[in-house]
Amino acid sequence: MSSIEEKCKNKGVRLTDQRKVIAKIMSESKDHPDVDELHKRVSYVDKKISIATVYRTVKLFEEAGILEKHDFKGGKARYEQSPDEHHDHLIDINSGEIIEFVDKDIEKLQNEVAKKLGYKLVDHKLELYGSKIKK
Amino acid sequence: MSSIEEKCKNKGVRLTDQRKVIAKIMSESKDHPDVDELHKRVSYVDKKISIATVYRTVKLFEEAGILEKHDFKGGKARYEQSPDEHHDHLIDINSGEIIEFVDKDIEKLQNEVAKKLGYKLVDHKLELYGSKIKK
DNA sequence: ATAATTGCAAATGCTTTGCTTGTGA
DNA sequence: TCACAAGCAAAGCATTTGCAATTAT
Repeated sequence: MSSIEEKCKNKGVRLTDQRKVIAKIMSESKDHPDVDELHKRVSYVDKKISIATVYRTVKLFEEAGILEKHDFKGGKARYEQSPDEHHDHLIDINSGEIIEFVDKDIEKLQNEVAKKLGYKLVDHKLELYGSKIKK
Repeated sequence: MSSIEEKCKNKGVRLTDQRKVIAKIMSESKDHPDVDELHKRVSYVDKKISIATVYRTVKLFEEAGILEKHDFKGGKARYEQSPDEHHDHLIDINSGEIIEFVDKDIEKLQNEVAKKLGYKLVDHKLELYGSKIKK
């Protein structure tokens, strides 16, 4: 059973065949596919799964905290399995490759900034866009 | 003449009546209107200006570096005049209010992170989402 | 059994575009 | 003058939704 399928069980999310396939694919994905790409991968297992179902499932999983949605540049939402510990992203503007990173110092400063402005930090989005340094 | 109109002159962007109106409204705006809202404001001055023109102009100005486009949560692009010095945004998740802030330390750390990963930082997006602390 | 889920196609919301007419430099 | 811009309506794209048929618990 995939790790996402497991999470569904724990959270009482009803499991259909389609959802199991989507759960499995997303559990195995190490990148950040958009819905089209995900549908393509899912279709390889069961070509009768419609893209509407993929959209609905991905939203369902997101609301259950199982998937994380990202709106990087490009106009299409991209998904990844919710990580155990939060990370941010650096996007290679040339290749589109996405690198994950963690920086506790930045996190801390973000909290301080919010606090200073009289706010409790609820969420944040940090995306770095860069080009590879050639050596 | 509005400050944006001035920038257009300097950059050789042709000025039409419509563009002058849009330039003026954006120069005076202290918030981050979306295209609909901007069109509404523009229509108050000249109700014959179409929303297609607003879309085209806003894109033109952005490509000329005169306006900055933001994709905050909500699905609609929002615009502000390109600031002299870069700032980031904190969005009040309850009211939608947007607060601008500058934090040099965070900027510096971002550069360091990128560098450490072998990248030259070209652009970045930092958005904080928070709720007001009641006292 | 039955409330929830699927597939399909139609609808949505934001944004872009083709085409004809109008206009700034 | 004449390449470029505006207005309009139609098209485009990602995403959502209504509905009838199907399915998980």
